[in-house]
Amino acid sequence: MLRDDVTEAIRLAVFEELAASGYGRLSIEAVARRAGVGKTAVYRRWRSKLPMVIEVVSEVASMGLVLPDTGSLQDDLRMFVHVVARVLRHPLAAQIVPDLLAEAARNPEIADTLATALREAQRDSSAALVRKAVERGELPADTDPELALDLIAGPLYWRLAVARGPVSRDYLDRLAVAIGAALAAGRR
Amino acid sequence: MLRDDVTEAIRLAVFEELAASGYGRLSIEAVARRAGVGKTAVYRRWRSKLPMVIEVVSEVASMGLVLPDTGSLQDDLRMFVHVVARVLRHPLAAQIVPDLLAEAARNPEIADTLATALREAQRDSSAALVRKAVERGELPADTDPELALDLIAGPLYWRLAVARGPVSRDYLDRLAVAIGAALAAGRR
DNA sequence: GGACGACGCAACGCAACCGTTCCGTCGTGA
DNA sequence: TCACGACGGAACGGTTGCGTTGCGTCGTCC
Repeated sequence: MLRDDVTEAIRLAVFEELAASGYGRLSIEAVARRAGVGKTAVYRRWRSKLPMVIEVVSEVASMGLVLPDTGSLQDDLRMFVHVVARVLRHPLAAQIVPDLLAEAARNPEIADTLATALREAQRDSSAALVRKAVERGELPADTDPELALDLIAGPLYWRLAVARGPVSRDYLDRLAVAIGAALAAGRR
Repeated sequence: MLRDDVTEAIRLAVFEELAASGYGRLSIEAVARRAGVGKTAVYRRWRSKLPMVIEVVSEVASMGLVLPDTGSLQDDLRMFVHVVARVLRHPLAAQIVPDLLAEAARNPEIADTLATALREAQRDSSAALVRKAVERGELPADTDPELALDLIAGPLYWRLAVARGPVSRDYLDRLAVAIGAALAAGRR
């Protein structure tokens, strides 16, 4: 019964409002205002701000990243950093992701949402990447997948979301090479 | 004229309130309440929330990290990760740093404060670390200090502030080894 | 011992947002 | 054609925080 175009307008407004104000300052009034709908329309869909944000965010975040199997560790890593860089370069994502991660530190429900939607997907991706490399003989069998994820995701996240420095194609390629070397050295 | 004990109580309250509510939700009323002082005492010191937070945070953040020169790249890296890990494991820091970094994305004044107080200090540290290693012949001369900082700070920040996983002494040592290998591979 | 000033406290008017309710409109399906 | 229900809009009382003001207390310096 609820009109899809209204729902979609609200969804978009939630993202824009999250980026502009952050979760802490986000208000349902502002979301409705930005979406051009009445508060009633929002409350008809969600009981409050938390479930609204959780539903809207998890729907997008759980889409996951598509990471092809290129057949070599080095190319897998190149693919990985390029894909992640493309996502995190999106202005909305670059603004919202760090905000929600910070909020997750004090809100268990948001923490759960991000853990399942973002981290598990990424952990699985990197674990698969490592496993395949081990099977190919490109990495030692005792490579630590936990450490590997930190080495793969950390520098890129730092660069894009924390330091917010420029990221050239050349930089990403060199980063992938460096990560490959780090993985080979980071035995369990 | 302003009483030092009152000022100190407010400072502490700002940190606790930042950790508990985040910058977005932080209110001067709550700070005064937590510090056990009147709102008047706060407004007598700062015109509003932003200058208050900026002054209090920058005073602490600008203390900088002391990074000894051990004489070898590997030990320098071990020192670095252990020192940073100790700082970021502090509950207040672990809560406040990601929050302020997220807020910095939409507030230029906070961004400036963090850039000078945190990143410049850290960038200088890692740049010095790389420079010394190059002089010792442990790293190639064309090592990229920008990439180096990302490789050093990224994994640790990801682990401690994003994934919030456990960090054992053994893990830190292996991380330092992996970073060393990555640095050697990440030519400009 | 008296003046000064920071202190806590309470109250002010104002604004924003909460979650709810009522209303008149409009599109859709029976 | 008519009933139903989601819609936008307006208003509700209540809460929270803003930044300011006035007051009486208390410690300090002259």
